Amino acid sequence: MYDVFQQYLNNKITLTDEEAFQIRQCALFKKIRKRQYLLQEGDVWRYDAFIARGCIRSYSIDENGVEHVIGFGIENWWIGDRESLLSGQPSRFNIDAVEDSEVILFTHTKFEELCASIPVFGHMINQILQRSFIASQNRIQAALSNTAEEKYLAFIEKYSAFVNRLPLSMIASYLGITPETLSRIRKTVGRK
Amino acid sequence: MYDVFQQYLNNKITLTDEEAFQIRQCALFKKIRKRQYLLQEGDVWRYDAFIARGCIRSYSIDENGVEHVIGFGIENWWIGDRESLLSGQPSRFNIDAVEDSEVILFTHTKFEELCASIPVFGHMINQILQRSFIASQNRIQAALSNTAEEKYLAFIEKYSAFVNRLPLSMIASYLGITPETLSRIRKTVGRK
DNA sequence: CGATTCTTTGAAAACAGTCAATCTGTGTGG
DNA sequence: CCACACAGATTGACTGTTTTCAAAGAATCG
Repeated sequence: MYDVFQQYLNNKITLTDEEAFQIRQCALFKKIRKRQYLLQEGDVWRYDAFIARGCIRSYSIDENGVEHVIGFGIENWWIGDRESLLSGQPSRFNIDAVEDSEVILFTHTKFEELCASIPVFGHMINQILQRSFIASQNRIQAALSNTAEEKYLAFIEKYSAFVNRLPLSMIASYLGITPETLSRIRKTVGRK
Repeated sequence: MYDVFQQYLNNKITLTDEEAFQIRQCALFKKIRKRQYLLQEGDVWRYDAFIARGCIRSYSIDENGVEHVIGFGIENWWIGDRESLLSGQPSRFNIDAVEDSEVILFTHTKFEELCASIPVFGHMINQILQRSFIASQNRIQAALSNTAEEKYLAFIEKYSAFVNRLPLSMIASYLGITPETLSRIRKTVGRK
């Protein structure tokens, strides 16, 4: 399970054996089954988490009990709730497994030590954070500018790697539309 | 003009005189008049920018020529296009002044040198980035979960410091609704 | 004061949401 | 292995909201 992460690191940065070992020492391994929670609303999130296998989603639940998918992640993605992590406050989000998954957890304090003591690692993490920020800016921009159909097309384009691993209802939720509307969009798009 | 920024720094971190001087040496000053561009679509954004005075917005223009406001900033906020900054690609966004404004610019390469050579400064900037990310996640969440009226109420709550400095049409654009709809929402809200 | 921009209002059309029923595919237990 | 149950997806009819277009009414700036 760790080899996926090791491979990920190798592709991005160069570490001495000692550094690689240091990082590995901090890793915690967790397998979660489909529908199992990694984080439940009200709990505090204390980790930096890397997905080694599987597919995971984060979402909120509104006052009417409706789920709203904030994001998805698969192999080689990071996932978590930075707000809870930084503030120490209970999370407003849920994170659970779309399919059986394997996750590598780093407790945040240890993770920060790693970032500080291995600059190249810290720099990599910082890059990821910046890209996440850019991605969420772009999502806001797309949500404002595009019609439901355009958003759907952009979604299957961008997430082509794993659209077929997601139930349509979750995609609808991610796009901010109902499953019925998505179904109708797919019907008209299919005709083209 | 710089004193606003100096004050901002003093509130957040402690610097030696030498460090404060170093930072100041990198600052570029720019005054922009209402409606004047700080960044225009197609140009590359190369700065980290601090708003010393005024009110600024960033927005995109879709294929129908409709503007979509991505964000606002006032005194003591940072503004820019991180995507263009990091990728070196032409920006898809416009940034212009909602009212006459004063901006302090740091060319990004110099800014990174400052972050590296003055760790406490780099750390502060990193914190800001993290909070920006959290804020944009929350905006996505709000956009998915809330009705137009709820989003408007949340907006005037959150941006109470400067809602009255913004034309309603820009607020509507930020919320992803038409000015007409916002006008009607305000009418019903006003009755309560 | 006149011109421009912003905001409001009205009516009709387009769009997405709701509710309920049906269809499909998957997985479980007999 | 089959039958049944269940969750997910589709479809139809209806409702409600938002947009669009057009026009009139404020507000602001030179």
